[in-house]
Amino acid sequence: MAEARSGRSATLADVARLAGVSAMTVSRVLNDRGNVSDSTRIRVRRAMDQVRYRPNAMARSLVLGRSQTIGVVTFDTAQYGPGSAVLGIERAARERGYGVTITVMERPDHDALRSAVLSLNDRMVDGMVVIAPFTAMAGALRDLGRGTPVVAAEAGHQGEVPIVGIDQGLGARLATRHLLEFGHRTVHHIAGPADWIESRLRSNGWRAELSEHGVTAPPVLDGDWTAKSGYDAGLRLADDGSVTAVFVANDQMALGLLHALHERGVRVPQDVSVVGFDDTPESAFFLPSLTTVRQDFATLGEVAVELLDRLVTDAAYVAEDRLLIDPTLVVRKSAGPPAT
Amino acid sequence: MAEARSGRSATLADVARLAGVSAMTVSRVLNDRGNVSDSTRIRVRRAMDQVRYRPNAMARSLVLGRSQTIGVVTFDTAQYGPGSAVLGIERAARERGYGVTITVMERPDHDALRSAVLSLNDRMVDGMVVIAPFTAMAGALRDLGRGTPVVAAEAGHQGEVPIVGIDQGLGARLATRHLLEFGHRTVHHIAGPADWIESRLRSNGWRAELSEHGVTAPPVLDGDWTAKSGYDAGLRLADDGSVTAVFVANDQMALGLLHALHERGVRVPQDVSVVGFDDTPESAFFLPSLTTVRQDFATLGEVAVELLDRLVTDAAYVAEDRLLIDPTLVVRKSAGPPAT
DNA sequence: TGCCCGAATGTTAGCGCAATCATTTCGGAG
DNA sequence: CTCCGAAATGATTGCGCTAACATTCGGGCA
Repeated sequence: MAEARSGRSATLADVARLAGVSAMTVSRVLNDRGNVSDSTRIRVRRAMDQVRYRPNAMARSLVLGRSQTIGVVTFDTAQYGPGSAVLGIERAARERGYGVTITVMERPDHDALRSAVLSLNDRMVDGMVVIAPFTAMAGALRDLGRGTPVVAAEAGHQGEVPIVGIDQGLGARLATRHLLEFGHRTVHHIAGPADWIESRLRSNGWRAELSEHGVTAPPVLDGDWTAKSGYDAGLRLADDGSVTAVFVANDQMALGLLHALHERGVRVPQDVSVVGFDDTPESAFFLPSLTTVRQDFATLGEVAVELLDRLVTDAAYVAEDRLLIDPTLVVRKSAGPPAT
Repeated sequence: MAEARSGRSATLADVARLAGVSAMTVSRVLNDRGNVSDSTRIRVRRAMDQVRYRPNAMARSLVLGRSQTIGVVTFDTAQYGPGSAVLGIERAARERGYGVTITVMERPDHDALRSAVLSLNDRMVDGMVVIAPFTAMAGALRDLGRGTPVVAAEAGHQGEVPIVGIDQGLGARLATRHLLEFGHRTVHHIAGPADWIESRLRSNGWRAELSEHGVTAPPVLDGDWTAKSGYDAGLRLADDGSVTAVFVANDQMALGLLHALHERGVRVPQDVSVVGFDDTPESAFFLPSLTTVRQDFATLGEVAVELLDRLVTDAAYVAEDRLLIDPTLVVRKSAGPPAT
């Protein structure tokens, strides 16, 4: 009464034999296609249970030309942003019945992206979400899409593939405006690495907001997303008595900044106000708790997968160039009015 | 001169036709099997390039019964631990020529694990790494392996499947010992959620170390890994004047604790010493920078995949029950001698 | 010269499934 | 009853690839 063939798991043919029907009928039951009488449906279902039948996704993919799998290309899942995005994407994909195959790029360059995309293509993914926030990869996506729908998440370059992202520029303006509204004469800025698109967008937003308020931007301090680089920048900032407000391009660097200011005896927010970007789970517990810009990665993942699903399902569908999600300012205790 | 069939990408048969050989010969060239003359090999290679041939991994999987893909079941990639582990696993898998399909469990229970494992099995993964650090899932793995090799990462229950992990007990003892050696009379403990295996192991390690030093463990404070819960526990601890040293089960809770102590005017490490667990990238920049226990997730991923690969390749291989990686204590500034 | 053998290449079949078209069955209208 | 049409079911084929076996070919040796 066990499986027909020992060892390997039962196939559709085994079920058919056991139920006394053709393979085709079993297939119909499996896929809930109509035109199967209740009695046979029940008989087939019973046979399936009996041999613990589980359909072989690869065989199905081969015949359908669709794998019900999407590929995700990312860079570093240990980082909060990409990690959260992967989470959101996986969840949304699973809800839509897709599996998720992930590829992590070793280095952030054209070649790594290329080989990641090719390897996903070989696996016949139905579509891809690329989390590729590097300026260096401009153009890489255009060449590679070739048939398989691709959506860029978090960043990307205009016109290559549809982009789903969080409005970095808006977030930066929100942060800068918040500081300006407290009455700060100007806002300093610790930027992310220059080769990240998001860095650029945040810096640009900061600069634009300042300029709208008629103030020219002070020199930018360069960071690399790490707390260490925020700390280093903070040391320099602490020595500059004129600094009263800083917009930091992510929360980790903000943490480093906080650390440096504390060491130098600069009080936050009394002496210097700080606003970060990301709203990591820890940010509320920095000292002082950090005012920052929240990015909703879960929604990002959902939107990306929804769009991808549409592109996969409907070949004629033409996506918007760019779908932006609004970030929100989370006001906590690291920013306030200037001292005087 | 383009692909033989418009639209779909070239198949092995297309290449064969173009090169004027049989499909089998192309297959032999593809897989570097011997017995192909240099001249035909070159001709076939040229034909492949010409039509931009890429082998279809699914078709190959179907016939070979192997997908060169491993499945990863995890819980929350946005968390530092699981996220890093996934990273390490993916990297190690890629180096060994495996693709990685990931499934995130929505809830930490038996059913979620079950459906994750089944869905990966349907996709014909060659093996799985399960990051399933919950006590509630005891036994779940035993039933599910059924043919496909499974390795549990980070935690798991004895005797079900081979376990690869970081020695949580040792880490906890290292942390506790460090505090004891400063001369603290006892060490308090903020634990993780009770249904995480790692919580238990860390608590047990802490208790064991205390008992070896002849001190009975004070009551445990319960946390849930979040900074918030560390903060709440910290508030209670701050009111208890007798507390001089705290071992916190992860760095995020330690951050919350630091925050609470600071609010209450308790100085760290002068009044209270704190040691965490994880060594997240931010921990060095907490105020004060955090003494903590470092877990090497990259190595964890490598070891897990190496073991899995061996199990996949060699059906006769019998793995050790348990492979533990030693964590290390990272001494920074949050722990020191008691005030007297 | 003829035979044998190994290297090179080809043929057939089938992995597990579903699209397509063919066939059977059955209830009801005439 | 007969016949019709729709519903139910089945047979065939092929997705792209490789294992297993079959065949061809060329050269060395008696």
